[in-house]
Amino acid sequence: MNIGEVAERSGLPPKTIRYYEDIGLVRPQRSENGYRAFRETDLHKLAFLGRARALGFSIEDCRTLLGLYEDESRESAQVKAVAEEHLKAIDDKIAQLQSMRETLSHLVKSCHGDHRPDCPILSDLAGGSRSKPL
Amino acid sequence: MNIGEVAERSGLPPKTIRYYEDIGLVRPQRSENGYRAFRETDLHKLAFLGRARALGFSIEDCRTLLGLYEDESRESAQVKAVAEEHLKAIDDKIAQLQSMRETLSHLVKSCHGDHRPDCPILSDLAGGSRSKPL
DNA sequence: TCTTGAGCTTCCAGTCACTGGAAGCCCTAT
DNA sequence: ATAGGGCTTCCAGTGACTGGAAGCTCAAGA
Repeated sequence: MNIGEVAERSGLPPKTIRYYEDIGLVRPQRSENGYRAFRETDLHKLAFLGRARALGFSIEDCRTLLGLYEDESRESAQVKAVAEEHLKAIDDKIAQLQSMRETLSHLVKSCHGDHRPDCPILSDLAGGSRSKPL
Repeated sequence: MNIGEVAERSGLPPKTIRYYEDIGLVRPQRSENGYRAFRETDLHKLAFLGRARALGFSIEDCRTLLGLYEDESRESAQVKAVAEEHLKAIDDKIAQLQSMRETLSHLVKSCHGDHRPDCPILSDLAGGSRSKPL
């Protein structure tokens, strides 16, 4: 299989697949013409990576997960630990965004949004009650 | 004011302040010894930037907001438009993270996390929906 | 057979918003 | 005179790609 077919079947762009080879996540063989020659197992790995990335795992987490996947003596606790840590990071990120969202939506609601220059959004950014320009 | 004091009073690291000068967000004067000499207005701008960044606005949004802040003929609608667009981006991001969270938390719950190798998390990553219990 | 065009290759640079570190100048205190 | 801390610049690295240029390979059509 050439990279184009693998890209189509895995859903990953060719550039990304080459990048994954660069950083050692996949090691496709080479044809005599220099083209990458992917086997089914390579495709399988790339699809695995695509799904892990879609769940937000970092590349290093993906490397770990792939290693565990290929390690028949793994313990599921190892996998679960990686996933739980990532889940916590997601929760933290959601909380942070929701806090921003809260503040920002209040500000947006309080701005009349017309032709006049007065704007509580800018007043807030400028330092709370003070609303004079520099 | 030297950069150290500005850093302390604005809450931004000196490195970040220098970076903001590099990209033209602030233009402090210079003392004879080559040190940056910040005025109160520079500090005010930096505090503005710190708050805008804390709400998740991009640097380019910050530049726009700062421009509007200094433009006495601005219309609040312009500010509101920037804020609303950012709010929408935050909402999209939250939705994406919550979707990941949903999938991931199901997977984590379904994994025993013990010494055995069998793991529904890896099964899911390896084959999409094929090996999902329930 | 020649040409075209698609697909493949490598390498370099850019993204975003910093952050770390090195080398070296400036200022104050001891 | 020296030690320290603060300041300066410049270079490189982060994460995970992405775009683009220059050039090789291959299959098909005129």
